[in-house]
Amino acid sequence: MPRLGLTADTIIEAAAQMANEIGIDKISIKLLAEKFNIKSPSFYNHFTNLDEIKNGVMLYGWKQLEEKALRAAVGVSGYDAVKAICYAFYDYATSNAGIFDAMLWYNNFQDEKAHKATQNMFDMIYKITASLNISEQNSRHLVRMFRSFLEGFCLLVNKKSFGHPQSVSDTFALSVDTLIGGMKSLENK
Amino acid sequence: MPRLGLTADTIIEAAAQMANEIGIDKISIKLLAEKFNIKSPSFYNHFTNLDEIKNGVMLYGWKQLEEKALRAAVGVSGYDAVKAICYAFYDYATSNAGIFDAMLWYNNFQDEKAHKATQNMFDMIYKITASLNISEQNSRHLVRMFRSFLEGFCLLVNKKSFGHPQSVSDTFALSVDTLIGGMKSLENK
DNA sequence: TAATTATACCTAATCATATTAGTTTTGTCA
DNA sequence: TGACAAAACTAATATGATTAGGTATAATTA
Repeated sequence: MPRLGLTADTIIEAAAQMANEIGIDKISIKLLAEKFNIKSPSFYNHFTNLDEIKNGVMLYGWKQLEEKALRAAVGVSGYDAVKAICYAFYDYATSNAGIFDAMLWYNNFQDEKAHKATQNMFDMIYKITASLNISEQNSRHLVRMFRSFLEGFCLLVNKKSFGHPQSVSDTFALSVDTLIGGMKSLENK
Repeated sequence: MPRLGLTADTIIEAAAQMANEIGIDKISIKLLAEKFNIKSPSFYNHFTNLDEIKNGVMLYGWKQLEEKALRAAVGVSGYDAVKAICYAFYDYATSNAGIFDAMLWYNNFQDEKAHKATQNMFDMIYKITASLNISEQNSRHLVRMFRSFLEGFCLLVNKKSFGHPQSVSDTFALSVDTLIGGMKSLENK
């Protein structure tokens, strides 16, 4: 049988796409193998096990999101930049529900690489915040606050947990403004 | 073999406890059966499948949390009540990591019962908010905002995702104050 | 109280998937 | 061209969910 040019990246991308289609908890070695027309055991030449693949999807997602956020923050500064990042986050997380699940679910502190993956993303907010005469300590608190809200909100949107037929984007706008209000109140403190 | 007095509630409680100990994704029919000294297949007399049990843990968790929050809000009103609920939420979610995972993970809109489960909890905040001269629409936005933050924050704490050695409870306090600040700014609007 | 019935348990079997072991093939490189 | 590593393959093992079918227990009823 001729060989495919299978690389780790190719596989992760396929897994990520599959996660968006059927959910991260539904992807399997079996399905991935079928996708590439090879047998399940052959997969183990590229990965240790299924968890490693899911972990890969998690890292891939944070990487992608970081890029999007970076791009969104170009040309804007201060509070506008924070806002732009929030919207980029929302956009990515809700257009990639399966990947986003992986990003939340498989991101444990135990793994240094996983930790770094999100660090990069949220350091962007940290740096912006720190440039606004907000103390280092408060900047760190604020990053955590933004992160908590963003992850929670997108998770809820993806799971369609907001029952009432009221605009989700209005809620988002109002919330982001509130969080930014909190930032502002910490200037020079 | 003599029969146990196994009821659905007993099983869910055991599953919930097990979820806290080993994680919701690790509970299995096998382990639960062992816990009750019966064989796996016997379990199917009580439940359709494993998913139904996990779903039960989710409902159980929201129910418990609702009670805790209710208790926490007794004797306080307005913003203090909201604050009390937030702290009760944090306390429950972080002392019951496995159950909380189930609460986030298995709560899809698809299921009316699941939807109701959280509705009860967050209606508490809604009612308080509505009593403060905040419009219905904004009240709904605010509930979503609080919910998003609370769920996101507790998830991150449980997953030990906050790397920096800085007080988590300080972050929580600051964040809750920020959210409440957002509420205040919506009075009479 | 004895007969009946439904329920809860059991054993045996099936199925699906992950993963390991051991073999063969393919492609690269000296 | 021959040797080696990588990447496939087939065969086998393991685990766990679930189904099928049978039996005992407890509750209900005649």
